Amino acid sequence: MSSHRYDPAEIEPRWQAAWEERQAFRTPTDPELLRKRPKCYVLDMFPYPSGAGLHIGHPEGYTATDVVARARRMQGFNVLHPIGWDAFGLPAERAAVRENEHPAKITARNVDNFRGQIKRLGFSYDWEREVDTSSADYYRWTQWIFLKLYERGLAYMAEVPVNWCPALGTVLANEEVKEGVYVETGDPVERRSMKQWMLKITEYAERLLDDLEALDWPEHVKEMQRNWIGKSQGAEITFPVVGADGEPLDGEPSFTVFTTRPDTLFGATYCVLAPEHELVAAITSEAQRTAVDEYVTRARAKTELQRTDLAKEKTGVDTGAFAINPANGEKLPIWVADYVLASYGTGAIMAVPGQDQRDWDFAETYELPIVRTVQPPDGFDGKAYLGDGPAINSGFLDGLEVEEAKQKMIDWLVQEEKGTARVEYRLRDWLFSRQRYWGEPFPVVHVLGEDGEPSGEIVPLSEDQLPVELPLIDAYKPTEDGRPPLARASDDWLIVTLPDGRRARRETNTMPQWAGSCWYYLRYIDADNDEQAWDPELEKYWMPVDLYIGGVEHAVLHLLYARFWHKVLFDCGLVSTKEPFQRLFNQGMILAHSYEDAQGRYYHPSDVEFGDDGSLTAKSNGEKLTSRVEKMSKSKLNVVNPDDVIAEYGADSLRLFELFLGPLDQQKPWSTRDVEGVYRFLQRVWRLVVDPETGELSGKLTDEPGESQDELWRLLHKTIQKVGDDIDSLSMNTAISQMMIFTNAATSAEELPRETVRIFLRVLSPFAPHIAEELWHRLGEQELVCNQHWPVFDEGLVVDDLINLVIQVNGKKRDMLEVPQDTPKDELEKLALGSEAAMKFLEGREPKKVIVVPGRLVNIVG
RNA sequence: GCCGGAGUGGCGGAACGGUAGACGCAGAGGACUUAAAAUCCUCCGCCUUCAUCGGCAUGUGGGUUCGAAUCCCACCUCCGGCACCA
Repeated sequence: MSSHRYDPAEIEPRWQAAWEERQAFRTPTDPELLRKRPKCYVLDMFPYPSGAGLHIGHPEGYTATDVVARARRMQGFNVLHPIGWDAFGLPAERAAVRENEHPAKITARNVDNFRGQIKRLGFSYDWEREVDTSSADYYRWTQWIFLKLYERGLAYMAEVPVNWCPALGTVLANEEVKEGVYVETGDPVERRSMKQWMLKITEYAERLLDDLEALDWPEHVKEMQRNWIGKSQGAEITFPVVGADGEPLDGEPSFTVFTTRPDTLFGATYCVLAPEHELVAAITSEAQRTAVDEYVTRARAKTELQRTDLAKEKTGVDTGAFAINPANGEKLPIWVADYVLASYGTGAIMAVPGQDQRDWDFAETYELPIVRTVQPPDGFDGKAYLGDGPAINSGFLDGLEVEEAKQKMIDWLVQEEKGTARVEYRLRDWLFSRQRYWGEPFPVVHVLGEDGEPSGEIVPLSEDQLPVELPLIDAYKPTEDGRPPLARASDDWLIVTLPDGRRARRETNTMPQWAGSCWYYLRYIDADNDEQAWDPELEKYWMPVDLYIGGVEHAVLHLLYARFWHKVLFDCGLVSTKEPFQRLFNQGMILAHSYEDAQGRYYHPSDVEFGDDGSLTAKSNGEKLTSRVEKMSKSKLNVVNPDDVIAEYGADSLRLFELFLGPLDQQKPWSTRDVEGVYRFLQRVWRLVVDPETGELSGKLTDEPGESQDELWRLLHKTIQKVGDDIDSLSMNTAISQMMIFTNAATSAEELPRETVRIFLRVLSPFAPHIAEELWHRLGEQELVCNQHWPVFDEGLVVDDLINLVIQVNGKKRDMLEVPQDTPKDELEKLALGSEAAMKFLEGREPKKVIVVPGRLVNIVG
């Protein structure tokens, strides 16, 4: 075997060292240079450094951003392309409990591992700007931002119903809970009332919704955020409560409902209060008291899961009290039912079975009256009718269409002072505290009273007291009496004396993991600044982020939280843009084949025998196997480690294959053996320059100008154009395919001008930077290829002189002629009509019509 | 149930309304080699044919158009999100 073949293991570490030594990817800081050139901020969603290390999905997005960053540098931009670590988080804390080691140590170990893996891929990050959300240098500023929120009244403590996860011993945000379980681990969550920190994200609901409009984000992500914010427009209507006798109750109680269909008020036949509604106890009649109490108690005991899952069958109890329908004065029974949520709207509804399927179901079960107030179309055989139509049975609304009727009813309610227009959001305030150790301590203290107990007064620390560092504690778990781990700290840390001499106790909750990632993109701008979180001038220069790539799993959580903080910072005058991330792109998940036998046991791919007939057998025990494409997971034995791929094929091949697999935004199955294809491509590129027998430059290389090989020269210019365009649209798979086409042509050329190769290596270098550097160097260049200018293509060379003219008869291809690209229309028509191969399909008929598309085809209709 | 997205060879996937299947994997045949690896060349949607010619093909059924994978309507399947939000 020749020793001069393409050997990534030898060249890749060498060039990675060279880049580092020459500081090739340092972000420019010279003010003159910043002023002179345009900027491009290319950002990856930074990883949580888990103990498992990088898997094959991580480098997909990282490679795409790296291609963009490298290309933009070559195109004359100042590029900011940083990386860091979302380093606070539960897994490290759990490992700490298990191994009784400080989570900082575990995290540092994991970060080292991640950094090593990432560096082996040759990404052009500016490592001087690495951030770590768990370092005090960083979280000092997270705490500082919290103080800004607090100053503006956007952070408050409240006794609220929270999602408590017993398995984790902490509360969770709404966004972290789905179908009654924690989305990350599947541990069940229950409702509890606890005093917790909340952030008033609801105050920003409207802006978070409106400002989505101008963002260059995938439509479905915007849609998910819109759904999450869940704006509904409607009305608030007040219903007075009366007893069974129709007389007002003591204190003349009333309640308010929220509805999106005020037009259906005449169709309200009963009302429902949520079991938690404060009025329930007060209005329940003596006769119904036992039943109602029992129902309320049972509803409270249900978990969220039970409430949502089991409640498909609607249940409820009559309170014995009545409400007066403000539209027509009718007496409506008031029920308690848990299909009405305390957490949405006012916790009370007017039930309109005629136009709401849930109310219809409930009315059927309990034999409550049903009145239609919108005329369904002829032939409508459903139950509740939700569509448009003229109002009926609705007094002064009769005949109006839904939209008009809504407006007229609202006008009427306002005039009568019985209600008002109202906008409601599904979005709730953000539950911002966790009972964990490994997170940012809150920069606030609770003042202690004479008795040594908290008086309820909260005092924020001043900026010069930051950071509040995490104390060392004896164990990273809650105290015996259920207080958060930080309550284990000694009084040295826990007890503070305020400037006025009063004593206070530190907050022992910590912030959720989302806190650090809410602003890391700002810290990268000025990562070493220990005077301020970032320099305002630099912020003005670099923001907003021009391209942000990450997984779609953050569509709501991280991206909504970060937008919220950014808007607060904007209102504080601390950032210059309304939105942080101008262009967002979600890479699709990379899936992998898993192999399973009839008993459901999984087998490692290396244990699978692939039969020629497509059969799959386990080598170890001969079991017949079936294959499925699934999310990579340890338990399915289908995780692919990038280190293994690099060891076999090199980082350049891994980078290329990550992108060649298919469109960046789609889910794709990984197949390590297919890496072979891009590896062969790189070997061909290698042989364009290096003679594998001797290690000398290839004998085909000439010093003739590129134009001397006309065909290849044109193909090169097309390649420059195509690759450039594809990088802009993130169509990396077709960019690579174009480079393969070029390489195949260059391989079969008799002579290869050096000029042509030099230009091609520049185009290749963002994708496969190591081999590009090596070959560039071997061609005698001293500079780094990654610092070269991106080549400019010649407009005149990307259009062929001769084109294949397709001749169709009745839309079917019948012949093809080679004609000059600029042949005039009437000439093309004449040529087509002269084609015997085509004309015979007319079978003697006269052409009725001839359509000529210059440069493409002629269609003869006959 | 509601809201998105997607259905193209054995596989991953290409295709401004204009030659469907680029590029790659797998497969078949051949060259080089003592042999293998590597490399190079040829073939590779289905049907028909010795071969051409041809016919059929982009989930299904309609429609618009000179021309539809692409646009419109209905349906089927898969994936994702939300889900008693009044």
